[in-house]
Amino acid sequence: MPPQPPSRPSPPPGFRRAVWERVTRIPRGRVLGYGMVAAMLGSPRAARQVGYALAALPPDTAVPWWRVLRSDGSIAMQGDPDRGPRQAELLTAEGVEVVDGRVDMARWCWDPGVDEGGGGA
DNA sequence: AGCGTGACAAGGT
DNA sequence: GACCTTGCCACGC
Repeated sequence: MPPQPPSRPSPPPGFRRAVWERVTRIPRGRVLGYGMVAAMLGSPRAARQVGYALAALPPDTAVPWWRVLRSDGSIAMQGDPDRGPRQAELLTAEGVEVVDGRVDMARWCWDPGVDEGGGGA
């Protein structure tokens, strides 16, 4: 199969909606990168749109937006400054180890099929 | 129809 | 390792 043609394979009716659906599949105590979510949706370069989609989430949303971080594991501090620290607390509440506003991606990054994890330490 | 925006990513300094 | 610059793609006006 071809590696990754620049053409859109099948653009969803609403990219934001697709992001919410995908983020909701992230198991508790696990995290993903904006670029990873975008790649799952078929647009590996639309990482910004993933963040933009989460920014459009309602205050009473059921989408675990806090489980999405930057590719390097750092928490996005853009937008509302109050949401940044809040995300760190939500992650910690789920058992994710957050150090100085950062998460060990190689350790907490969710891999579908290997949702067990536990291998930490 | 086009332009600007923005919870990002990767490369270079 | 950090900080800055460029490129990206979808959405709103």
